[in-house]
Amino acid sequence: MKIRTRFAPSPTGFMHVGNLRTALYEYLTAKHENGTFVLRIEDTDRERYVEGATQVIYDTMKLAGLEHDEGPDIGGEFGPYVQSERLSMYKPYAEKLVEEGKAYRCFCTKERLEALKENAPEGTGYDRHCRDLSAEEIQKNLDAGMPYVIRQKMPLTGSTSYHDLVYGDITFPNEDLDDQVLIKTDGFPTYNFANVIDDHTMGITHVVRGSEYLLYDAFGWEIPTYIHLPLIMGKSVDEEGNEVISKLSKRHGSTGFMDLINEGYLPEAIINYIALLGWAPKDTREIFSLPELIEAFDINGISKSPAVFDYDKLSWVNQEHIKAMSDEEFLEHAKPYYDEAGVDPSCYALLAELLKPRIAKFTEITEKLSFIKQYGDFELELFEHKKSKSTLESSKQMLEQAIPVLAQVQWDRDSITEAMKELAEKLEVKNSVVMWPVRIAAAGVAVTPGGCAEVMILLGREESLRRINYAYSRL
RNA sequence: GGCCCCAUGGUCAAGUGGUUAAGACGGCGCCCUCUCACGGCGCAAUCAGCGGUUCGAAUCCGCUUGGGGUCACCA
Repeated sequence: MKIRTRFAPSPTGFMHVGNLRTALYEYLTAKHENGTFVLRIEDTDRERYVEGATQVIYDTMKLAGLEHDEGPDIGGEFGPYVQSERLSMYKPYAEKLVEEGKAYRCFCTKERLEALKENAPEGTGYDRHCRDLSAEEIQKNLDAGMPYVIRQKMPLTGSTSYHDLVYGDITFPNEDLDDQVLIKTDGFPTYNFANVIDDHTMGITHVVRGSEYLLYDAFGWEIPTYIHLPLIMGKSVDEEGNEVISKLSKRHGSTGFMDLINEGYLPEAIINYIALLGWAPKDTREIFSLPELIEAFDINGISKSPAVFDYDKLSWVNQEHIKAMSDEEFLEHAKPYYDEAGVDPSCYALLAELLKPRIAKFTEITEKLSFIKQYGDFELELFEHKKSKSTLESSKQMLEQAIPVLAQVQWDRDSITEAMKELAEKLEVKNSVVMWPVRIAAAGVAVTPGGCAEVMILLGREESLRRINYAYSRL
């Protein structure tokens, strides 16, 4: 049987990484077996409807590379793929359950339910007040036009169990199950009910979802294979200064896919990292492209325990993806920052080499290249460096000697480096004694991407000499 | 609180009765080196506890403890 999975987000305008990971695993589960990946929009909560939020979902899926085979925007034979457009389907199923005595109309008001909640001990559900209303009472209420919901009539005894590919057999006593609402007062189905109907009518074979949904639906159809995922946790600090670990949410910082993108993380790195949160390959590989994930993915590799989201490791994954880029790809991402820093296109190749191993995010380029535009009366102590045997005195001498050399040397990286080494040899000092002060004088900062030759290439001969002469004058 | 689930270093984790208990991130140190990175090498750090079962338990069972989730006309 061909595998069909579905990602069913609700359009809230925000894609949490937890949801994205669910989508990823749905996608991988299907694609690993050449199955079909369906996108379905769950917009049954009209109170939380957000304009344009559906577009955010499309954009995110596209950026992340998770292309669906069926969905609202591209159609498919199981449409429509938006729940609000399937509205007429749900009620008949609920009515059928009512007829069969498996569900009932509940006329309880919100007020009554709230009062119930307040007075009952915590953790007590609906009191099943309307579960056994007489036919007369029901008819009377209907005639009076009272609003109602349809609730599922859960069995009061026995237990329900089902098999989960990650957690194994899950069993819970029926008496603990609430008579949950299937159809709301407004006629819309609840998430759980619509899900079961949709998954069934769309032929979904495998349902992947977070383990917070572990309890639930027992409808009577052959149920799909469940794959419940351990939650993604976040680390935070509470009012008393204690470290707290809880379900990852907005208070843990950037947890939305777009937030992370804006912070400089690459889509493929985010995908790579979250794939590893709760799943491990058979070997020790850590860096994957999406096609490589499809190849390597195996449900058996999903773990049961919650995983803490670690921004440090995400950064490392991001860096690895950057290092693996071709110079062309690198330039595409780096270009805006180059323009901002004011670098010449002739330096692009050099910069790719210099920057690739030095940045974890492209946003860091600005800081790395800030010395190109900014130069001032830096602290002269920068010339002192014990390990390089550089002092204020030696620096002055070295700069004096280097200036004429730099004025006439062929202006390329190797020639400059060679010339500086020759100078050091001539003066019988370590390379670093001349190279350190030249680099400091040209850059005006202690830390630069690359050595003195690279710094000067980026600045150009004219600017380099101008700076070095100026620094020399200050010594 | 009821119910459900989970438990290997600070974090992600491999491990499915016999291993010196992998690997990665992070930390620390050394090497390389004109700075910072990259790279290389190395160090510290884990089977929550207690009972069983077994010739032998991180691996199986029970209890305890800890953590998390869930108890909506939200998804």
